[in-house]
Amino acid sequence: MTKTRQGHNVTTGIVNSLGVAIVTGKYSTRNPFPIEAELCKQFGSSRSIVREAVKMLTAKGLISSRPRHGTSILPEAQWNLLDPDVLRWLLERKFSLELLAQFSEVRLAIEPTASRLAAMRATPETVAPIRHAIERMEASTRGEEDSLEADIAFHVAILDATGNRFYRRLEGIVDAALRTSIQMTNRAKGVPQADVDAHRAVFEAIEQGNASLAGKRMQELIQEVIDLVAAEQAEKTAVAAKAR
Amino acid sequence: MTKTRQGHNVTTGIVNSLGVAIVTGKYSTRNPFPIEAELCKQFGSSRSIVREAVKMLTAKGLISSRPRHGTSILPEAQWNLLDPDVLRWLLERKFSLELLAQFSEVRLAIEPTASRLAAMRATPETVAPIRHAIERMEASTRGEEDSLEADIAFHVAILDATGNRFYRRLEGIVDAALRTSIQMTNRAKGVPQADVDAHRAVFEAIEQGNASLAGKRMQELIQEVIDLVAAEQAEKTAVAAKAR
DNA sequence: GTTTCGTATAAATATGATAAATAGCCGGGC
DNA sequence: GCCCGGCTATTTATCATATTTATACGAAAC
Repeated sequence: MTKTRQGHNVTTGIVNSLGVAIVTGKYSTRNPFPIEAELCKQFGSSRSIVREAVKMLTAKGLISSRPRHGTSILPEAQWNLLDPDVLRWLLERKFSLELLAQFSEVRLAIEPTASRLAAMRATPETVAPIRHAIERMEASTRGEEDSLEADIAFHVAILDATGNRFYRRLEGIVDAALRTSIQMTNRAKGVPQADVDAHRAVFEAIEQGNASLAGKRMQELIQEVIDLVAAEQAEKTAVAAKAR
Repeated sequence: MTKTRQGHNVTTGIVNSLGVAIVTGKYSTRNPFPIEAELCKQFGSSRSIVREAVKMLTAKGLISSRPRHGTSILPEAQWNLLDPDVLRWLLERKFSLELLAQFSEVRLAIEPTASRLAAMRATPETVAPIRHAIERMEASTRGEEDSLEADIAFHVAILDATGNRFYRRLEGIVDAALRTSIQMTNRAKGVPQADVDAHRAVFEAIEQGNASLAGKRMQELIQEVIDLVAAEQAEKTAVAAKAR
């Protein structure tokens, strides 16, 4: 389920294909972005379609085109990294511990503050989805639920509970971060009970309206992920050093 | 000056025009988004151009089009609020205290954590731009600099100093937030010395590598903005109540 | 050496057809 | 009366081609 990737049309296919190629660094000064006519041949599509695809990538800050000079890749600083598509392209095809670390640092900013805000504004309606997510996590320890989905639901519910549209907009980031981090933490078989307890502790602080406690507990939760990633990175460099 | 809006082509003009119309709520079920042919007439452009503009807005999550049903505005939850263009359209044309408050709450998450990270990783190279921004703020108290630009430079320099590309990507948000918040805080004539001191205190904590202090001081700085906005909102509702 | 200007190139725009998808109507069957 | 299946009109999606505009580069003029 959730295979709701909208738009099975040719244009989006080209956009995805080019988007992935760009974020994975396929193009450079040595291998510049093809001109319109070239792309038409490459994808077997008309110029209109190719142009529309190029415009969509332009809208996401990945490329820029001018007459006579062709289309060129913009410096990464200009990319809309928070665009769900761009994010997905990066993570699906260019996973790295460094990327995950940077991701987690964003979560370290967003989520504790979100928990504080959620606690300050807690109402039965905003708290209910969080409780439900906790229950799903409990169920996952008994193998009755998907642990990753339950975990995501928990973090998303908190962002929702802030009542702030910008926080809601960051749900995609958190979703992506959790989905990729599971590749490392080998807890596919289920969340450890200690982890569920830590999540429950955040929930309880929010429910009781204890903002600073909620923030602190969430921060600890995410710091743990960061430490885990850092440890993994250290191990990798150690292995690399030994290989020399 | 600052007429540096890149791209003087017809397409971007249409994108801007439609983008503003969408985020300001010009379209609804009563007044649906026009069909292709209608837009061509309206802008006096060819279908190619209109289609490309529509595709760019699609890429930003504002609209979606299907055959036979036309193009429709997506629910606000789908908008790429963190896209610089969308953000600009919102702020230029739909400013509200509520929007500014939500903005500032994002800053409350991002900037203190950014200050912590900046302190942890402080090097002469990353610290120098922050110091320079402080000096510009000092100069602005003597009327030798633009206070707003100096203020923005300070906050942007800290985001840069995190070394995290996602934080850098949020510079546009902070920039926009500061530019709009100046509409309220009537300090056009220059930053008060106390404000400069508060900023310098953040800088010093970063320079000394004192992460938690840097975070705490930045948080106070932003909380002040939030309180100011809240006070303004309260005053507005009070006036509205009195008018009844 | 510098400026001016022409030219070639690639995007930007225009036009007009055809294909595909689908919402809603319409008619037939029960 | 109501349900179902196909028909049709509408609108986007795609294609093909032509024309215009912007501009990098080099040649010619000074």
